[in-house]
Amino acid sequence: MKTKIPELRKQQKLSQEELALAVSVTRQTITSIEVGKYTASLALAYKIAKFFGKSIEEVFDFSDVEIL
Amino acid sequence: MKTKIPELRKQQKLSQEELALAVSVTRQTITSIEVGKYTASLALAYKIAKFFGKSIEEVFDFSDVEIL
DNA sequence: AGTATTTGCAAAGTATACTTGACATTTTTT
DNA sequence: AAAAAATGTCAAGTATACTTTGCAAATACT
Repeated sequence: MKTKIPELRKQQKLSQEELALAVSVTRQTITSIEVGKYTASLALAYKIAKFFGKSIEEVFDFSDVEIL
Repeated sequence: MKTKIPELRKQQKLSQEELALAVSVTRQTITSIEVGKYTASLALAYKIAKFFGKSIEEVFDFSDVEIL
């Protein structure tokens, strides 16, 4: 799943490590989510979105999720 | 994590099984999420929210998720 | 009351999210 | 150019999401 995390991070001049610390995960978790290795859990998605003052849907791209 | 899934389902007179079918998971997955046994994945949360025409944040309650 | 539908739960298995530690490459800073 | 910081990746382990099957209890239907 694509995300706007890299852009949002760069806008605020934050490293992956700083974001990881802020949302209480490891740097590798942030890296993996950014490069699409896997998808964040709902709770982590929420924490990241709120950290940037956004909604989950503003930060994560669901266009690849099957429409019903 | 609490959710509004039971209410939303009942408003539309939908069984757990019908919702499960609509979002392509098993009935047990819906049950488990409704009773708080575990939290939906981000993709499933999105599918469920969209099925009800809502945002993820309108359907799932994040008040138990640590504020930063 | 009796039947059918719906819901809760349990156990065992698979898939995916996340951790820890460590290393190589790229980008930034001096 | 050299050092420092940031990023990508790999492997092995733990935790959690989800499946499958199956059964018991509750709710709704006739």
